[in-house]
Amino acid sequence: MSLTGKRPTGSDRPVPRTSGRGRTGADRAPATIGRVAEAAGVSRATVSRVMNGSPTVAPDLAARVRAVAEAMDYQPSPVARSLALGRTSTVSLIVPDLANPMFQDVLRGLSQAAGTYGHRLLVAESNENVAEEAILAVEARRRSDGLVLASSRVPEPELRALSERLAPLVLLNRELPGSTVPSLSVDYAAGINAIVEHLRELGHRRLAYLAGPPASASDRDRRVALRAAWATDPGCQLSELDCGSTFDDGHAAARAVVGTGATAVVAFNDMVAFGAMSGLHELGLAVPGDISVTGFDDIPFARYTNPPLTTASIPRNELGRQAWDRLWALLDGGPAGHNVRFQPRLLVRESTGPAPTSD
Amino acid sequence: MSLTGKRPTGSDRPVPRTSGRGRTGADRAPATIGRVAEAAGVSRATVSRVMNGSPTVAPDLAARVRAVAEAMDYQPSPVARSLALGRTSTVSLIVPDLANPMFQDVLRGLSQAAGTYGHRLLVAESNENVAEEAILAVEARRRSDGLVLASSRVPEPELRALSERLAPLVLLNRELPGSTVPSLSVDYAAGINAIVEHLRELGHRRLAYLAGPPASASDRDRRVALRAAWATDPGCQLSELDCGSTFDDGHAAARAVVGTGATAVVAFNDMVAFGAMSGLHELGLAVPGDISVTGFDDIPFARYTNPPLTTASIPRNELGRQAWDRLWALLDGGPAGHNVRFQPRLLVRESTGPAPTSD
DNA sequence: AGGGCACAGGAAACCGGTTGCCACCAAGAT
DNA sequence: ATCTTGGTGGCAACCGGTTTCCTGTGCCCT
Repeated sequence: MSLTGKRPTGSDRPVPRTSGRGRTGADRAPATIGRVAEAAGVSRATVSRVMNGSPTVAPDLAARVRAVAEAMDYQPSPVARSLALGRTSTVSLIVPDLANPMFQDVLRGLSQAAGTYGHRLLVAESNENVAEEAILAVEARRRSDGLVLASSRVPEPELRALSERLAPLVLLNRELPGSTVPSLSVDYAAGINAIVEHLRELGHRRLAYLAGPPASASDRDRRVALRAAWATDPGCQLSELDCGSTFDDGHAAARAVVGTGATAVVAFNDMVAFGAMSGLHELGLAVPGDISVTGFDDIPFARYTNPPLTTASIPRNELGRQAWDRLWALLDGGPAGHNVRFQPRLLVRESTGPAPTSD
Repeated sequence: MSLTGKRPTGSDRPVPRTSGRGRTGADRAPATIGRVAEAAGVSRATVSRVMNGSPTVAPDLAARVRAVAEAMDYQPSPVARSLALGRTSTVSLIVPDLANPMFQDVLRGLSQAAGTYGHRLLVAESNENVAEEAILAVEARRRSDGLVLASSRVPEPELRALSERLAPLVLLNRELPGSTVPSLSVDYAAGINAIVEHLRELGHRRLAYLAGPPASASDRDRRVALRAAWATDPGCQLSELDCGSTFDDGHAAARAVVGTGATAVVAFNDMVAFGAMSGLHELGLAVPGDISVTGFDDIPFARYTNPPLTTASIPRNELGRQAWDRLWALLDGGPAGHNVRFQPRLLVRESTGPAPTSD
């Protein structure tokens, strides 16, 4: 036979790259629109129309094509579609820190909302790194149709410049005054005010604030609100203690708290509050008998601690959901609606009580 | 001029769709390789080569092209690249429930590991829905280069069939015997054994198990191990109580636990253990004085409860990291290495103590 | 001076879809 | 019997990149 000898290194022509070992059943590499069209004896255009449910294809032809597609278990390539359509059906979320319960819940809310609209979610973590965050945002945005940027650490002028390239964009926990970028944030000041009022009603006059990380914008909000609210009353004393955002930070600050003589502690967040409670307990102080403690966030555990924590609750999930709503509106070409500042809800539990009667 | 009148509805030809309002500076729509090539007076091929650092371009030309690209702030379209290269630099993660701390940590570990290798992460939640999970997995996989499937609820035969289409695939907390799919899982049996041994040393003889969700494979593992370990000792009694996976489930089961007369409670996970502790406390029982309680998972809060929880710790983050390692090996064409079963580490804290001396 | 060679860079095919435009066909109208 | 009309479905351009192949150039060597 002339078959032998005519093949130096097996370099035949077409070889539709079936990726090595022929497996049982359908070929390895996913079927393409071209192969389906060929198998069904129609043009690629027709297959495309059928797959997209275009009504301009005769019903019987459509059925046949569908049958062939089914048999080859063909699914249009999302990547190719994305290129052709100029849209990816994907949105991105960028957060500073995936370990933070706040962002975990935002992620969940966003993912679920996007999912019900047939969109996928790309997630990236900036690790609190400003330079990386900007790069990441641009990159992620180009892989998707829109972007949710949570608690961005990017300085305002830069963010303003960036916002054009990132649109459709929704900001979380960060505002950009005078811009059209929709922004969802938490009214930390309002939360602090509610806490302060609660504490004041309980008779507290000497307060200690366990501050969060220096770069945190939301910590700044809290401080400002705290000073403003507490300063209205001249008989009051406020001590600000550098602390942090973790349990251990709060724990370590307990001694300093005692040193201030405060009768109530306002912690940056729930974790810090737990740490503080734990530390105070070890120092022999009773909460709330000797000293009251408040948190912020209402993380899931806040109701299960001993004593349950008085805190300001913020609807983290809802933040994610609404971010999607805004983004969806933007993707639809419409306006995104006005900015929203979520009002924290004060949850009075058992970590706060009347100020001890001064001796 | 013959220019007028020859334009019925403004239908000129090219119209490079600059998307309406001309903004200041660079044009709205991102620059394309074609426009850069044109501006630089070279072919698209050359621009492509420059952007990819090909050494076959003369240095001065490369510099010029780079300058032009910079000026137009051109970035190659990831979508187009994905199509051309047949790879997306993205991997997907599918989890049953984003609210579960376990998966949150896996997500984080995976995201960080993938990030350092220049890959992005697509996340989807199956909501514990088997049918949806399969669809989601296929869809997600086609948008990315590989897939991590966590605690899949898909029945074995179906999963086996699916695994071909999903490769490169890494399974988390789920094994597929006899398959080549790498699998990372937790040796729940070993964890249970450690707990049992600890309890036995403390003199406990009557045990109550607060079982997890019925569909959970890891719950099955625990039950089996528990029966095996406890049955070796004829003087021991084991009561299995249907419960669930949440704090409230555990809380609700407290009364039933008391009914069994058990001196120690093995809870499905930490949350259930917390709930049980809380419920037992309300019923007037002291932990561990009257009854010991153990958890499973070592969620961050386990060390902060009152009393701190004795539990079996599993390296959730590490699971994510290693999932990436396996996936990366697979993407590289190599073998993924053998399956791993992580050994939980028993953390003895203060929720367990000697069995009360029987009356 | 001419042949050979290395190399830089352009033309065009390709990735896998979508879609505007047009040709073709059958049926209804005149 | 011819023109019109409407519905079907193919052709080919396009999305924005990458890569193979090939050509043209300049240099070196004899």
